[in-house]
Amino acid sequence: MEAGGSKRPGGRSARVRDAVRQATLAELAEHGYTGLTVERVAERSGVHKTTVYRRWGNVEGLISDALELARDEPWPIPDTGTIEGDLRGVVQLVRSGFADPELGPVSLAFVAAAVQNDAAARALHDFFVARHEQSAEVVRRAVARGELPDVVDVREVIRVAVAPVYYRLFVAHEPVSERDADRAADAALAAARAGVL
Amino acid sequence: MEAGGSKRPGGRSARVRDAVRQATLAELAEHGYTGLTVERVAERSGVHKTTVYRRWGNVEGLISDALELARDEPWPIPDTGTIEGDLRGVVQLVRSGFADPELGPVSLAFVAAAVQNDAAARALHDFFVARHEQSAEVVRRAVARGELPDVVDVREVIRVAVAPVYYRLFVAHEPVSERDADRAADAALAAARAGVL
DNA sequence: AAGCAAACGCAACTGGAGTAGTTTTTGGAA
DNA sequence: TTCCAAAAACTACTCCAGTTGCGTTTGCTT
Repeated sequence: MEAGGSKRPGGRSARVRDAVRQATLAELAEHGYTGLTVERVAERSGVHKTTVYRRWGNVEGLISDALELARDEPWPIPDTGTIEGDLRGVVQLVRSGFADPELGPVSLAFVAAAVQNDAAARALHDFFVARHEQSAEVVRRAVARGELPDVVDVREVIRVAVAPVYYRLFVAHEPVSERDADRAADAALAAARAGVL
Repeated sequence: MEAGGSKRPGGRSARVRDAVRQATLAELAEHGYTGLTVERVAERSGVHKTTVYRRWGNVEGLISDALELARDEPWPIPDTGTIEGDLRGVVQLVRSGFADPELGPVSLAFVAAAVQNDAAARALHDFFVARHEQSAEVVRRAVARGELPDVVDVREVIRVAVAPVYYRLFVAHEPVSERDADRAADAALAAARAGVL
């Protein structure tokens, strides 16, 4: 949602950009990362393929651009009143996001692209920095309530809480149950209470 | 694709298979996953490219096969006498493996291939099952020594301990310091002691 | 030691991703 | 309105990953 710092923010370029972004997300949802081609995105968006190649370079460029879009969108941080409930809520949000039949393939594509391409990796990094920052709010509130020591590294608690879910999904390729997600949240909380994080 | 030497295990096929496996690993170490092509592996191994295509199908098939090789190789589980030292040792082993300039690209390639290809994902899954099983030995010893409650899920402790390292490396794309690795191990240990894992 | 099917080698081909050069359109400013 | 530079469209091309059909070699079987 940026106001645009470049030269011609409101004209044809902006329309092309929006059309390509939307087509990229739609193609990702339908065909996943391996099925994403520049030509199909071009055709779907009504933009010529040479134009897409010149502005985005390749498939990873398309994904990096879509990631910037996703980064700025806020997501619903839970507020249950206790750190147990909030932290579990955050981790369940991650889990359910990847289980979603529409969002799942798109999110998977982001991870896949970032593992191969430096630009996509940087874009995904920025995305997670933003996510950690937002999610850490639940930890800050817990500290304010006196549930956790104030020396706790609020972002690290989030990382340790969500890490097992991502690890299972994208590294070990194991299924992730709701119970697994809860347990990961509880583990991070126990470590935080013990003063390790 | 498949490993079982059902029909002609010791003949030409076996020689071809070994040559291709070795060439795959060498190519991965030099050029990484994005630089891995079937044609270069064929040329390097002295095997014709159509043969490689027929037996391995594509790049992901080559990687899956190499993964089966890596799965069966044991790795040095630490034995420091305390669960703190052992668990930290396991996590540091993971960290240093990916930091290694030769092993790093190969390991990264495994993860990258598994995110895109189901066969590679299954192969990597099996690899991690084997790794978890081996690594869990340090937790079992701790239980035997009375350092941890005997209801602990020994594999889950390993997962939670290493997960933050993998998460940083392959998902959030953040650097991982030795201190980060130690802290991840300590967090898992604190959770295990608290009875969460 | 012959037979035979599986596996490999070979060359020619296909198709689509990505590129280059050029022309046309567009949006903003004078 | 006129002008202009940036951006997009168009055409035609290159290049290489992956395929196909067929001939050749290999090694297990009896």
